[in-house]
Amino acid sequence: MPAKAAKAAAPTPAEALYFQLFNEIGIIAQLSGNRFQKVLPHHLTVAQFSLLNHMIRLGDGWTPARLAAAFQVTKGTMTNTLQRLEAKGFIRVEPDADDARSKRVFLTPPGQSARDAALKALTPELSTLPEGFPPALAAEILPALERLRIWLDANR
Amino acid sequence: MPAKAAKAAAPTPAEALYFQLFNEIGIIAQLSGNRFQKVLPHHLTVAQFSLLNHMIRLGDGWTPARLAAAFQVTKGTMTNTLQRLEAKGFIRVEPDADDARSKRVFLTPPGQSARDAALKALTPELSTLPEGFPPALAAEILPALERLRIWLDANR
DNA sequence: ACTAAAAAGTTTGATATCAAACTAAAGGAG
DNA sequence: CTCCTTTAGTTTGATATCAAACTTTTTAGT
Repeated sequence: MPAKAAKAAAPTPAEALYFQLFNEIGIIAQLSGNRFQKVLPHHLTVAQFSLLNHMIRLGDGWTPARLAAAFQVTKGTMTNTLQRLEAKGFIRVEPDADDARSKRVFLTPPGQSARDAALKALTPELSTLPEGFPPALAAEILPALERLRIWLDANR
Repeated sequence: MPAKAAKAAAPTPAEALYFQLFNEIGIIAQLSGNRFQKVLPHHLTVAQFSLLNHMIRLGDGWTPARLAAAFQVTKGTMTNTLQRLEAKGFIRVEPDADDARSKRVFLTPPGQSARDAALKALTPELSTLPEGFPPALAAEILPALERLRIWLDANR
């Protein structure tokens, strides 16, 4: 009986590496998400803040479907997020004149203020980060993460 | 009136970098988590699989509190995860002889088989990854991610 | 022009997670 | 000893998310 035959399933080194990678990423996402959540004003969730931020950076007038694709969530999740933001008065959702199936999402002035306030609330959370994790290191690994995200997005 | 004064709040370059970093990490966690979820057998969640895997790699007999700390989830979440795994027969939870408040968590033989099966189900999911994202790149950024995770964990 | 297929958005039901309150046991200060 | 504080685990209520089913509208193929 070969010595290795009795051993339980063990991943190859490359697989183990990937598992470790996704594990670290999962934990970081959890920790940072919780952390941001706690300081956000107006009962904003991270997803809601990201959406407001997205509209500031890339402009508004997007359809919910396109937003769902951009954030990698289901359409149902995006419906929920948009309804919450609209209830808070931070966005405006209008029917699309050209396509009766579609809608268009716009940022309101209160939404802009809320985004600014959220940003201000978030930055203290990052103030001590450079000590343990310098910006240069962030810049160094960011391209690789983008590459991974893009691959995961494309090969779904 | 200075040209910049009217502009809405803009993060510093370093802050923007960090935001981008956490954003990428969040999306990758979401994509990879969903993906793994879909192929896991026995209705295992990623959290449940991670727990089984943890016990294989680092040994069992841990307390729920220590497991919750290791996975960065609340005690309530760990209670739920353990109850699901116990209901499936994959773990055994015993009272701690030395401390009546505590419990100890052990892996059962069916739990080991389930972990092996889950691992086998997961690896095909990684088979095409090296094309777009070589293992060497994973190895390159892993130390930085560990460092970030450790910092977030410590400065909570 | 008609019909089938695809796309946009909503709804429904399930579940994982969190925060906070709660119970019970252990430890420590005096 | 006694009381106060800390720790372990559970429970409760809220919410974000997913998958899948459904409605309406558009697009495409014949």
